[in-house]
Amino acid sequence: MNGCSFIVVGVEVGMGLDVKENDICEVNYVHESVVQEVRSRMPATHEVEQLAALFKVMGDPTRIRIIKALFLHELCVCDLTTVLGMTQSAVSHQLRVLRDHRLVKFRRDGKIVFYALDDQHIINLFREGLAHVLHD
Amino acid sequence: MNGCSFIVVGVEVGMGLDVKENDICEVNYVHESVVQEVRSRMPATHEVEQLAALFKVMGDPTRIRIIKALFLHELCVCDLTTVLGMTQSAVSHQLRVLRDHRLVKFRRDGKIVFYALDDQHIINLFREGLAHVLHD
DNA sequence: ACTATAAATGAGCATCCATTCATATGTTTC
DNA sequence: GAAACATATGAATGGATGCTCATTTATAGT
Repeated sequence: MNGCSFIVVGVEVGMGLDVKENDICEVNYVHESVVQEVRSRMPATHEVEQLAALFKVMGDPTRIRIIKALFLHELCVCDLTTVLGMTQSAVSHQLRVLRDHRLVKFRRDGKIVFYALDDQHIINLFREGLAHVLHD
Repeated sequence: MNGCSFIVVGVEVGMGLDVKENDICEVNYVHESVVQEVRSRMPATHEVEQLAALFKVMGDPTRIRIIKALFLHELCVCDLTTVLGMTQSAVSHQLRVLRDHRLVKFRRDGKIVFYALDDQHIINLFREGLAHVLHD
């Protein structure tokens, strides 16, 4: 299947004898020092999970639109429903996801619940995301 | 079901008569001027789609780890397989997703294919994402 | 207390997605 | 050109996910 053989990078020649615990793909020869370096600097599992979870939340058109709308103005669920042209249930479900990940906050005023963005970082994420998408 | 009634915001009193095309949730009274303002500033559909697609790509732990690894060093598929402890097939499939969205680029050197990040924005996204996840 | 309304929630369903398994493609060496 | 190897890819599958429908909760007004 694989096993990249004897690739020389700098002073390194593969002599894979210590890749026992990880030879899932039957790798025998890898760029050892680079791999070890990278491996040692990889983030902790739960940090990766949290980061992926955040991006996953933002990885849906409906939620993107909600975020954008709330970036423009604080809105109640009813307003959001109108702006998005979706059912109130669908909007509420997505608001819950956004709330659970602390992307939005809300305040209650009588029967009405107003939502707003909870984090400046989200706006920066938006900006950077657009920068990638638009030109580049 | 719903229909937020006569909420006064600034000078506005709901008199919903022009909400015909969008009364999916039977909304009769909304914060009209705010809603119209927000609506007029909502991004185009395809921009929303693209943005969501980008975040969706980054919304997976495996791809996050690949991006992080490539941020640390250019790596061949075999190295990535070792670093991640996954099958070569799984890694290749995810690399394809990342390639398709122009998050990574690659160069061929003989049998080996080296991958690297293709976009500075991705690193910024990472930073901002972490900022949200960590403290806040 | 009773009714009406704004929002939240649970179940069900159709779709999407990450991995696995098997196989194909492209490159080097002999 | 045949064998070996690095990578890519197609099909299949189990699990996640977004919406709908029905219902519930919370609040206000009478």
